[in-house]
Parts: sequence; C-alpha cells; structure tokens
Amino acid sequence: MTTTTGGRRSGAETRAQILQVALRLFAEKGYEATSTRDISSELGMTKSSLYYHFRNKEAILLGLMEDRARELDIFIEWINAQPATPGLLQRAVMRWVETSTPGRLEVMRVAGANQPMLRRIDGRYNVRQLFDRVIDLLVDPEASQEERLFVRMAFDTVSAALVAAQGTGASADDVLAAARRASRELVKAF
Amino acid sequence: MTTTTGGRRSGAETRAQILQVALRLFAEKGYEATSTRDISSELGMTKSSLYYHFRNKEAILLGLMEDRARELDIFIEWINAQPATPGLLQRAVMRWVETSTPGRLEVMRVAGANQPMLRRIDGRYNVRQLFDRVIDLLVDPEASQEERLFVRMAFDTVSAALVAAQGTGASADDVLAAARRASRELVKAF
DNA sequence: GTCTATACGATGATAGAC
DNA sequence: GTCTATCATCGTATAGAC
Repeated sequence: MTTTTGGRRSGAETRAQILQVALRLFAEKGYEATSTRDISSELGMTKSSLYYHFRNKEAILLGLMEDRARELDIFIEWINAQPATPGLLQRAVMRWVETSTPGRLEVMRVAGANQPMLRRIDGRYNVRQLFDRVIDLLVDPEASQEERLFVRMAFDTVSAALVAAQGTGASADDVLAAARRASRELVKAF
Repeated sequence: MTTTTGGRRSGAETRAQILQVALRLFAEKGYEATSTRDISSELGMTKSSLYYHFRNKEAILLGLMEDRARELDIFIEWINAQPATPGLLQRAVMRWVETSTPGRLEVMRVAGANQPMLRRIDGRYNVRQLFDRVIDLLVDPEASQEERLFVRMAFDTVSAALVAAQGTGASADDVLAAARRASRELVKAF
C-alpha cells in the first residue's frame, strides 16, 4: 500500500482507486445509474480524467471483473488436475464456494445486479461462459438440461444468498454462511 | 381476447399490449437499455402515446410487478390461515415455488435482472419487503440472520434457477424443474 | 387516443491546453 | 495526468393539433 501523502498519485494507484470507487457505486446504485461524473467527483477529479485511465465506462466494469475471471481460470486448472473420482463434483462445488471471501462479495453483487449490461459487453471476461466449461468437465455429457441447471445452482449459491440478503442487514459472514450451507445441502442430491 | 381487426384498440387493451411488449424488452435488454421509443415503435405508435397510458417509464415497470405483488399478498393470507404446525415452513416453500408457472418466469427475470432500479423505485409493490413478512411469519423470531437468509434462499430458487439458465438454452420447464428440486433439497435441512 | 413538435437535462465521450 | 470546453446523442416529458 503506497501512502498518498504529498498529493502525488502513481498511474497504477489512480487506476486502483477508480476501480475501488466504481465498485462501491456500481454495487449501490447499479452500473447504469452511476455516471462517470459520480465516480470522478468522489475522487476529486473530472470525468475527462477517467478517460486517461480507462478507454470508456464499460472498461471500468470489465476491470472489476478481471480478478474474478482469473480466479475461475485457476479453478478450471484445478479441476483438470484432479483425478476423475466420483466425489469430484461435490468437492469442486465446496471448493468454489469457499473461494468467495467477504472482500469479493461486492464484485459478485455488481455482477449479479447488472446482468443485462454484462451480457451485452461479455467479451473475454465472461464468467458465465467460462462456467460452461466447468459444468462440461464435471457433469455427465448425457445429463439433462435440468440436471445441469441444478449443478449450476449448487455452484452459484453465493449470488443467490446475496440476492436474498438485499435489504436485510445481513453481514458478509451471514451471507457466506448461508451460501455454504445451501451448497452443502444441494450437493447431497448428486 | 378482443380481435384488433379494424385497427381500433380499447384503452385497456393498449395498456395490456404495452405491458406485454415492455416485459419482453425489459427481459431481453434490461430496463435501462430499453427506451420508451423501443417500446412504442414495436406497437406502431410514438413515444408520446405511451404517456397517455402510463405516467412515466417507471410506471410501466411497476405495472409489470403488480401481479406478482398481488400473488404474494394471497400467499401471505394463505399462511395466516394455516395452523402453525411444525411442517408449515416446508409446505409453504413448496407451495410458493409451485405458484411459479412458465408464463410468470419472464416477470421474475425482469425483477431479478433489474434489482438496482426496483430497489430505487420500490413503493408499494416491493416484493422484497413483502417477503420479510413471510419470513417473520414462518421463522422463529430467535433465529439467526444466517438461518433467515437460508430460508429465503429456499423460497427464491426460481430466481436462482433463472440466473443459472442464462445463456443456456434451457426451457422454462427445465428452469422450474431445477428450482423445485433445489427447494425440495434445501427444505430438508429445516 | 394518438400524433407532431419540441424543450430540457444528463450522459458518454473527444480535442486540446497546461 | 488532469483540466476546460465542447459535442452529439439520447431519454424523459409536455403542449397542443387532430
């Protein structure tokens, strides 16, 4: 962590600050309702300055999703490295859910609450499409659509818990605990 | 169903058509990305004409949510009429999930995909707040936040299944089947 | 009930000075 | 890197004719 004392900001630092503010605002108000001015003014700069660090507004959103996509890549590698034992699906689900930490919840909230936009821009960081690969690796190719959906739901309990927690004063830990419990229960049905 | 032959439309009929088109577009592109012109032009009318039928764009979205809120009201009445037996929570969850029919999925998709906007306008048709009452009625007041979240997730499997189904070619029936199965599994944990 | 015309504000984005 | 100035565009909404 670089101290900002002195008023100077390095380029990378500013970029990180923009992402941080954008994350909070996108989570609070949604992507579309957050203007570039909202973001810049919180940082004490003008809209225009944002465009030095990011090509456009979408690039900020994508910047937020990069980490998550990388995490998923690592997860896929892990799966590939596992022997194809019968219990792999269960273990994979629990492992994935456990990668969700309190600090990552806000990114997931943004992803969940702005589906239409993310679907539109998609691109290389499309967590959804990446997840198709996960399902393909873990589920019998003969399995029904319903079965595949069900498996996906088991992976996706954190998003579901986040939705359920909206409005309630539930803490990040509550959300994660509920999600893990749900995954544990769903996984029993495999 | 009134035939439109002759080119005349009754007021109520037009209103219904607007809602129908808006529902589809909101589900496809999201609320914010759908302009009033998008809606009106599909109906062969101008933006301005919409404002005769609806106060503004938000009113269209709220019009879409009314049915769902009414459904929830009825559900709450049903709960109140039940004897407080131990298995009530389980029965309530399954009953609620079963009220979701293929035709209602699109409204739920819109509700799920536009959380930020719905949170902002809220108002009297706030399904989320109404659901707080359901939880209060069914869950031990002493229960932890985590427990309450978990219960809520059991109720909310249809939304979760819809998210999971995005992109996949899953049919409405697949979505509902997966959701019901998930609720069934989650409910076992109570 | 629907149309034309229009006002208005806000937004995403760019050019160019410093 | 950040600013000022400026744009084009878009979306909501209103007024008034038919």
